[in-house]
Formats: sequence, C-alpha cells, structure tokens
Amino acid sequence: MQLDEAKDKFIQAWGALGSNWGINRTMAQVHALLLVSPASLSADEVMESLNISRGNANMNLRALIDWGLVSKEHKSGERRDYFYAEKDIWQVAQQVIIERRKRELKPVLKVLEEVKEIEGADQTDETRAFVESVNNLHSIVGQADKFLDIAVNADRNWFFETLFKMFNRKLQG
Amino acid sequence: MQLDEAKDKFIQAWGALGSNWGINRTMAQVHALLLVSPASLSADEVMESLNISRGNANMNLRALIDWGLVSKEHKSGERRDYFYAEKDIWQVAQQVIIERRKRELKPVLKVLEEVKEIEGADQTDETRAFVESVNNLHSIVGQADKFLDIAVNADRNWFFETLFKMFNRKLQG
DNA sequence: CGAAACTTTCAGTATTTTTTGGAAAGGCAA
DNA sequence: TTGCCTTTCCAAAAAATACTGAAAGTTTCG
Repeated sequence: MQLDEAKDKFIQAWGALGSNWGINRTMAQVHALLLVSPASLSADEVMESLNISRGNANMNLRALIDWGLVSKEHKSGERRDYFYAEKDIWQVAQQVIIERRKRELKPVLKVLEEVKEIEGADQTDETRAFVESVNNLHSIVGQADKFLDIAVNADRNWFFETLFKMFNRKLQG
Repeated sequence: MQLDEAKDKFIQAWGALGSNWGINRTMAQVHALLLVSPASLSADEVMESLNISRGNANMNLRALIDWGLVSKEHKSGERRDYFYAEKDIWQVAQQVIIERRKRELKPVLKVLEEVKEIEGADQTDETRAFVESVNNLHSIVGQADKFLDIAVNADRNWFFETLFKMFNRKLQG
C-alpha cells in the first residue's frame, strides 16, 4: 500500500467512525487529515485535500478548535492561519471525554435528578417502576461519570496498567 | 412534578442523548418509553404514546430487538406482540458495548492494522508521522477494546468496586 | 379454506443535517 | 485610508436520513 492510499483509507474510516458517534463526518475527516500530517495545514490545503468548500473547511476547523482537538498556528511572514492537531491520542481521548461529559452527561444527570422529584403520593405500579428505572439509571450514569473523571485526570500509563491489574486479578481470582 | 410530565421529560432527554450519540432519536425514545413502563406494550401503544406511525414504530422496535435491548412477548390468548425493555441498566450498557464493539471498534481496528502495512521504503517525514500516529492510535484503541471486553464480562458490583479502589489509591497514593 | 388480526415492507414525502458560495468583516501594509 | 488577502457568516441548495400510509405478507383461528 502507498502512503496516499493508506492516508485516504484512514481518513475515510475515521470519518465513518465519527458519523456513527454523532460527529459530523467531515469534521472527523478534517481531524484525521491533520492527525496524520506532520506539518500544520492551511485552510486552503484542507479544502483541497478533502474537496470541500472554504466555508465548510472553516466551520469544521473552528468546531475542532472548540473541542480542543486542533490549534491555530501563526507562521511568521505568512498572513494566513495554519492548523495542527494534537497528536497524542491519549490526550485527544481525554479531551473528547471532557467535552462530551460537559455537553451531554451532565445535562442527562440533571434531568435524571429533576425527574426523581416526582410526587410520591400515588403509589401505582407505574410510578414505582418509573422511579426504580430512573434511580437505577442515575446510579450507573453517575458511576460512569466518576470513572470518566478518573480517566480524564489520569496518566495514560498508570490508567492502563491499573486496568491491566484489574484484568489479571479477575482472571486469576 | 407529575408522573406523565416526568416520563415525558425523561423520554425527551433520552432521545436527545441518543441523537448526540448517533442513535436515531425515535429509537431512543421508544427505548425510553419501554424502560419506564412496568408492563410490556403493544406496537399500537407505542405508536400512540409517541405519536409516530405504525411503520416507524415497527422499524424502531425491530432495531431495538436487533440491538438486544428489547424483547417480544407473546401473551397467551392475545394475538398481537408485546414488547418490553431490559430494565437492568448495567445489562443495557453491556449490550450496547457488545454491539458497538462488534459494529464499529473491530472494523476500525482492522483498518488501522491494514493501514500499518504501508510500504516503508520512502522514509519521508510524512510516512514517519503517519506510521507513528497510526501506531499510537492502534495502541489506544486496542487497549480500550480490551478494557471494554473486561467490562462486558464483569459483574457490575465487582467492576465499580474495583474502579473505586483505583480511584482511592490514586487520591491517596 | 378464508377471513380477521396483526406485522412488515417500501415508495414517496417530510424533516433534519450538511454543504456551498457569495457577501461582509477583519486586519495588515503601504 | 485604500487595496489586498484572508476569515467568518449566513441564506439557500443539496444531501442524507427518517417517517408515513397503504399495500402486501403472515399468522391464527373458526
């Protein structure tokens, strides 16, 4: 396989993965492109590589900056902006966790808490089942949230080593 | 808050969460509805509760069955099918992990492995950066995959207790 | 078997999301 | 300030996705 073919394959795969996870395909492709580019790229280079319009390139680059996955660079003597992606995938993962936790997990936890405040007077089956489901859900989501908080603050090596120890203990214990 | 209001709020929130994660809003709403219903519901009841068409209800119910989150029940003496959701959220989470791992993580791992097979002859900066990124990614995704494998096979209490121990050790150690 | 009860399919329609391209705004150097 | 280069905004168009309703299919039962 040649470099260009491999790059393209990777960009396509990353785009597909993104769109399965609620991330705009193009945004994921721009990210993939920057991930595998050793040098930072201008908006023009991005739009040419991916065959997208200027506006689209701009929008998605800004969204990536917003997610903390891409940064702008000013090259001295150059007027236009250059963009580069954080290359350490563990940091990328942490950043994604931080953002999704803030944007989605927190709001859901909030709704779950609100929804628990249901008037308890009518002890029908329905009410009981509802409250039980919500409590169950709140507990799991809360624990997941705590776990992600650990992951976000952890060092990659410590994190995976500890998980690996968990795994071994489980296998042997 | 009244039960109906709470239910509706929960269904809306679950739908919104779903659509942020690449899951069709209606499918997530159907799931939410079944989650908080103590009894199983017929397709008719689902379509009336959510104001959706028969075809839509049917499609989404089948998709949920496909994901292993909902099952059919035959009530004796009744001709029509009734549907109910797995209520244990830990099991739901495990099921979602199993499916997404199969549908998305595995294919991406495959592409990453393929893409590593790039001809190494031209040791340009570009090739080096590409191979490094891909290796890095492959390593993280592979470790995440292993971790999810543990989660999927784990007992909920064991799993969260172990995580909690990790957390404490980190805080104190 | 045939009708009734129910489920599934699917072509067309509607909705939502993404993309485009041009206009406006920003900023810099002369 | 003007002219040039670039980025940003945004309304309209296109594309992707989801939904509907009715017809076709299936099962059940008298």
